Amino acid sequence: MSTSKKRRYHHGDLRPALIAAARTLVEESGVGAVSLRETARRVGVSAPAIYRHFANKDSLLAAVAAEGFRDLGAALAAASRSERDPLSAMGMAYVRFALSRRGVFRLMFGPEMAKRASFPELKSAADQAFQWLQGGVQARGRVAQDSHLAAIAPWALVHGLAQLFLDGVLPETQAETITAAITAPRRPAVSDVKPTPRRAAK
Amino acid sequence: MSTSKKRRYHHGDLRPALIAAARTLVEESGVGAVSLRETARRVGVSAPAIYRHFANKDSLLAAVAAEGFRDLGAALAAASRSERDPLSAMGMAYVRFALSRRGVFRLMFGPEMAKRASFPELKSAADQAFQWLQGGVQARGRVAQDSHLAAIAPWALVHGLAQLFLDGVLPETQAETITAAITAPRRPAVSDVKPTPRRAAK
DNA sequence: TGTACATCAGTGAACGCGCGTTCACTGATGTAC
DNA sequence: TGTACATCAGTGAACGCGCGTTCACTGATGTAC
Repeated sequence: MSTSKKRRYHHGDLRPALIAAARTLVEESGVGAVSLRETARRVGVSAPAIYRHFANKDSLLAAVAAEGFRDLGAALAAASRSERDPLSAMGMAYVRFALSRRGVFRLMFGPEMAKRASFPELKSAADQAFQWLQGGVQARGRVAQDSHLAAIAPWALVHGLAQLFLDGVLPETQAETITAAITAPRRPAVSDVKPTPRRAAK
Repeated sequence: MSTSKKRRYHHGDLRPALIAAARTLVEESGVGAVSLRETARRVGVSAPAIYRHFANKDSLLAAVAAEGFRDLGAALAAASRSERDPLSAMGMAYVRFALSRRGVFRLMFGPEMAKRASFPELKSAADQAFQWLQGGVQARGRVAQDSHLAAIAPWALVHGLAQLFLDGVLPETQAETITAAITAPRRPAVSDVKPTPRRAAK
């Protein structure tokens, strides 16, 4: 109990606590709603304390985004071990991640992180996530000479789907059904979308 | 010359001038940088004057986004008259639009417009743009029973591409090449991406 | 085991800022007679 | 052609707000002897 409730002058685990609080804020009300003061408030610490652990607001946000990419990578990795068809499992995992972590997903790909390159931790987490997708493309068996290029189409496809659901342009209630149909192993030509396999709500 | 330089008490064309100024701000520095005060400043008018023409900030932004959707629709319409292959021409037009109107594109699909439904003008402009894509799918000749569903895959594909270029995840310098390869008429299976048809820079 | 002291992780007050929006107002416009 | 007046599109000042960041500081921790 020594590390629990009582307010201590030294928090002891402030950095991860700040990241968690910022993540929660992002999920609750979007990146725009994140402020250092509110983040600090939630952790029960003064705002300037943040500067012991982060250079500024951007670098706190970058840490949140990097965590997101690591989680996305992990979800894709898990899906890649699917026995059926890794690539479509990964597509589904991708869309699910976006919908269950809306704010973070937007942050990860949003303009705030446009200077992605200036946060190495962020850059490498993102690259790693993409590696898994590439692996999925190869697993599907038809390997092009340039597997990097070959992986772009499926990536763009699931990324676009995720965004359109997220934006409320496509109906989120049908996310699972539509994603399943579109990422199906025998990649349907535009025309021959098969009778959609029903999927009970989880 | 009666309507030109001299500062008049009645602007005479304030509404469109405000939309244009807001659009410029969005393009220059993103949605986050738009403020009513700065918008008014640029037009040479006091901030409260805006309230003669817009209920609040959100509805000004919605007007900018709606204009964006109309422009996107027009670009798709033009592409749909392409003789070669309307659908890939539209894909290219879509990506080009996103890259040449970065800020507005983000606004159009961003969380600010999540309540898309509450701005009818916005909603209908967006729907109209989608109609053109659907038309392109049909033009490609393989018409599914459900042409709405059939149009989702190509839409998601080009939307995803656009986003990934925009976000700096894919190299924007290769946007034209990659998009051309991926939207090619004989929709390539993941594997058989053909030697990319070179396209001279416009 | 006890003490001195350097280091580190916090604090509270303050900075200067720009924001969206409301208010009571004023100047310009156009219409009725 | 001229005047009275309603309507409309602007204005300037003010509201209350929360923000990121800096500053000089203090309390806790851990190490050397």
